[in-house]
Amino acid sequence: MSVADEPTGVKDETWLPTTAYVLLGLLSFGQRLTGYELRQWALGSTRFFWAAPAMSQIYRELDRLERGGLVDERDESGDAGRARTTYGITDEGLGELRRWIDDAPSDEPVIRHPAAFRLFLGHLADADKLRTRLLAHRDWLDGLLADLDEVRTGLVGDDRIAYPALVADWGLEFFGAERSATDDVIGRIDVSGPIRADPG
Amino acid sequence: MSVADEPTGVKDETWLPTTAYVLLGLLSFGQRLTGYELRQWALGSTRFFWAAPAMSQIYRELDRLERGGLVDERDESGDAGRARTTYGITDEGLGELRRWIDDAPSDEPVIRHPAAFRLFLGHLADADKLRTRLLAHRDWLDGLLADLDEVRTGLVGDDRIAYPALVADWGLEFFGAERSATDDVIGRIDVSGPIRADPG
DNA sequence: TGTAGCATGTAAGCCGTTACATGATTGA
DNA sequence: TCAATCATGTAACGGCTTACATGCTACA
Repeated sequence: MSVADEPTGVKDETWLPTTAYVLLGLLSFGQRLTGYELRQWALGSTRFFWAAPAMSQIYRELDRLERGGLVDERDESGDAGRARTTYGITDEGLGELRRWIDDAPSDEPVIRHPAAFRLFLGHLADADKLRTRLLAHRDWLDGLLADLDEVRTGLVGDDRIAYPALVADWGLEFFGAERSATDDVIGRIDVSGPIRADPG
Repeated sequence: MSVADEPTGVKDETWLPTTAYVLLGLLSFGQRLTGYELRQWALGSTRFFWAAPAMSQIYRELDRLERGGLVDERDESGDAGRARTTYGITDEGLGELRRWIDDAPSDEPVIRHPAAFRLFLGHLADADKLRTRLLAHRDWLDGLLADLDEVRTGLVGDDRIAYPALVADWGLEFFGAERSATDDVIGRIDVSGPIRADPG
């Protein structure tokens, strides 16, 4: 396909989906985890910057990772006990993760924000319902910030978690700003009343 | 399929993908647009809160919308000219859009932020490359903020665009905070040097 | 003259979702 | 004892992407 033989130095430039690196990243902290636990951990940490995929997707991704030798599988079901398979990152997995971190193209952040979109179309909305939604969104942000604050509190200590702490601070600023912006919007809607394109 | 006839009051609770409502929302401002223009408009406005889908997806969505009678299609190719099909929102389309705005479930915002994720794994990264990426991300945010500021400037005047102006302000706060958070991170990395879990 | 932008699609494939299915363990 | 949580999957499907294909128009 290429015009000529690839010049030396051009390596394999194929990458796994980012979600795979999120799983590897979680495992890179050293613990062996089950698929279920991986999701709990994702929900407790990476979800602040990477929406956690469904369980079924995690299991499928772990399958692929295992087939590729990037994680290893271990059956830790007690005899007659509950099925339990743990996953750990392999040396190849760690290498691939490092390769991604250093050399994969920088994708832009993707944001899908239904609350902001509804506000954008405020002139078509029922004023009360819009207001209720904005209040609910503010509550949701409060919950998120509380969770993140708790995470941040737990992130003091050794160097291993210095970067996660940095990200937690970043998120606190980021979501804090969204919280206050949402509050501003609620205030501006309240004082001016519903804004209508067509009077009457 | 249902156990019994639906009780009265329970309406059709099926929804189109949100991207369909983004297209309807863009068309709700009154202009007839081509698929291509729709994408340009999405890139210039809604992308700040809803990542614009690929062209091919827009065309497919417009097809479905047209088949459902929510938009109408008009061939505006000049004779022997370039092919050009414009789309306009119908009354049904406006009704369905209003229905979504008022009654569809509030989905949580989805965020996928590779830059934040890389920072999270900073202990595995090459320090120089990570720094370069963060600098590039700051530049990207500067560009985004400049674009958004321009949008905001154009959004003064009639009530029809009062809500979009509100959203632009929200975005300015939001992305401005991310910009300053990114700056903070760069500063903290610079003063402390690369943080390593394993010394040496 | 040639390139960038305008304009419209098709095809293939992957990521991720929801719904469904199963069963063990913990604690109220 | 019953419900919530732990734990693991399969099946079907849909949204969205990339790659490919085509051709016109404006402009440097």
